[in-house]
Amino acid sequence: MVRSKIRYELIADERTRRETFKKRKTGLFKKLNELKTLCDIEACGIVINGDGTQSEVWPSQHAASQVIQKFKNLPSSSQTNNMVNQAGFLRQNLSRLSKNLDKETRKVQSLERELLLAKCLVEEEVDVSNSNELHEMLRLLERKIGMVDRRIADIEPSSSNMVASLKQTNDGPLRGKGKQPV
Amino acid sequence: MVRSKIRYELIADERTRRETFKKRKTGLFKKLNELKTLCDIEACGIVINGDGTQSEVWPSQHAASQVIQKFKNLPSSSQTNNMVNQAGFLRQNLSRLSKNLDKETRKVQSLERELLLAKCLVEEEVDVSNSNELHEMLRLLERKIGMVDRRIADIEPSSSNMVASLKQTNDGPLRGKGKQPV
DNA sequence: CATCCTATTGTTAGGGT
DNA sequence: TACCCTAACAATAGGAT
Repeated sequence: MVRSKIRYELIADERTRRETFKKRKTGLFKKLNELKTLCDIEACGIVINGDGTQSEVWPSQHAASQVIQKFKNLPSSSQTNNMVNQAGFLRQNLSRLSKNLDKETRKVQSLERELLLAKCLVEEEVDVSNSNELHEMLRLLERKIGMVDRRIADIEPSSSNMVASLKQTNDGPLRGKGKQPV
Repeated sequence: MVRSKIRYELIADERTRRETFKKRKTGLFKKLNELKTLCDIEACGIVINGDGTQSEVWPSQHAASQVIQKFKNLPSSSQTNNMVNQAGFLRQNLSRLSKNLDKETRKVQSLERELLLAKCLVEEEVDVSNSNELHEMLRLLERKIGMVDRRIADIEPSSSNMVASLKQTNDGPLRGKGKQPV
């Protein structure tokens, strides 16, 4: 097997860890170098491992010191306004994850609703206690009715409107994604 | 079109440059973060653009200062031994490129030889002035004869060795990569 | 200007030498 | 130990919204 996904945690095996460190350190400095050239910026990076045997500074200790000094000399407003500290980085990450979670949650809810609706149509005695959920299911049902109606209209224009008598709030294009109507 | 390769040089368009800077800065800090976790090291990074409006330090200015101090306090031997300054980085890069160039050059030479040999077989009056080159072509020819011989042997074991009478130095497996023999 | 999308390029984990 | 190799994974350029 080649290249599995690795977990975001300390690499247990020391050999592997050292190898990974070396590879990724190289990759990191390469990216620093590219960033500098592509975007015409000054930058430096320092990494220190436990015993200092693999520690490195880029592009050089002296240059790094100068960059640091320069950063310190920036007006404090631009420092504090644009600074990414680790907390900020993690927060940013968290926000992204939470957004994705929301999206996925919405997908799941929608699927659950669809499933529940299907159950209602084949079984008896399915009870939906949450009234809000009931409302959502109703809307889903209306959309489906609308779709069916439009299908009928496509086939036989004269006999439209026969089915969709509940409401006509649904106006989106709803380009059929080939999903089977219930 | 989506995503072309970009040249390793200053991005001319300012808009694009700023976008790229932002994207890559994020990617860079992400990698720093991963390196820290995966390999249990201390690290910091600082980037400064011209007007300071997009400057950032990771993981925080204070932490960065500490990392820098720590690096300065390392025994000077491990500093100088392991330090990657920009020159070193470029030299490393150059060595890699030169190695790749060698490889490609060898490929090209081999293809040229193959072409020349093919020419010899269909045209007359192809003159090869370089005697070393001639020698290489002879070896190539021998290998090809060997291949043909082996093919014949595969088909009709009794009549092998008929053709390959020059030499039998060629012993490599030469797993057929489906290339057409001349 | 920020965010999403995705084809494409770039990085690298695991093996091998 | 320090490289090389390559499929699998990750970053991202350019476009759309």
